[in-house]
Amino acid sequence: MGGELVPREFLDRPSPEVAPDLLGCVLEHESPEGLVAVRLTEVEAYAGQADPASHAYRGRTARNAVMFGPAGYAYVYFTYGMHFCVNVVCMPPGTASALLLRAGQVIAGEELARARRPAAKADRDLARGPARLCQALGIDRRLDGADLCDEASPLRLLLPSSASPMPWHTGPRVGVREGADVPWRFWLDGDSSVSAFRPYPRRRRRPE
DNA sequence: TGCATGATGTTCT
DNA sequence: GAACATCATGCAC
Repeated sequence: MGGELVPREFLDRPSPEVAPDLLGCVLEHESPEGLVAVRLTEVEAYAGQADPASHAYRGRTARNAVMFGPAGYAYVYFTYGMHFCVNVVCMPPGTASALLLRAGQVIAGEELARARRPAAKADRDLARGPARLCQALGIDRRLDGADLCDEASPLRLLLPSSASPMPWHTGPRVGVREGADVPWRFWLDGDSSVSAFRPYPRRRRRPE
């Protein structure tokens, strides 16, 4: 791809500010199986301790520790008993601002991505949704804390190859109850890999 | 085409 | 013990 690594300073800002600049950037994971790269088309901002929807809202725990560290690292968490999601940590140490990577287009390693996601019918479904994106890239808990701004890291974030700004939209975040009022979901205009909007998860099976 | 449900396990109350 | 930054499937329209 030839894109340059995202500089750490680029991410050293509040996540809602970084979000539009992250659209079009490329996340690539180099594993023993091969390399898969995804062009980001949808992200969501979380504002840490001030944000009731953030995992960091109730303070630092073993799980969310990476978010309280320096910008440019990956916060990977496990959810719903079977899925992983990745975030890019923003802001200096002590402030737990982060961006959830919700969707993208696979632009390299398509064969490997497809093998990892047998359920995907169309190409646009390979990384359409935060857990699907992780599956296509082969991201799991071991990459929690990986440095996205280091050439030697298996998980890297690259700037877009074209510098031209792309039109984007904002709207409410997906799957959150609290803090649903802030339009902190960002996506590229008209991209088919953008995930479907859901107001919030349905109530779990009601107790018998 | 759209909604309701189950799968599954970690984390925090 | 309940909630959870989800996904795939099945069935109703």
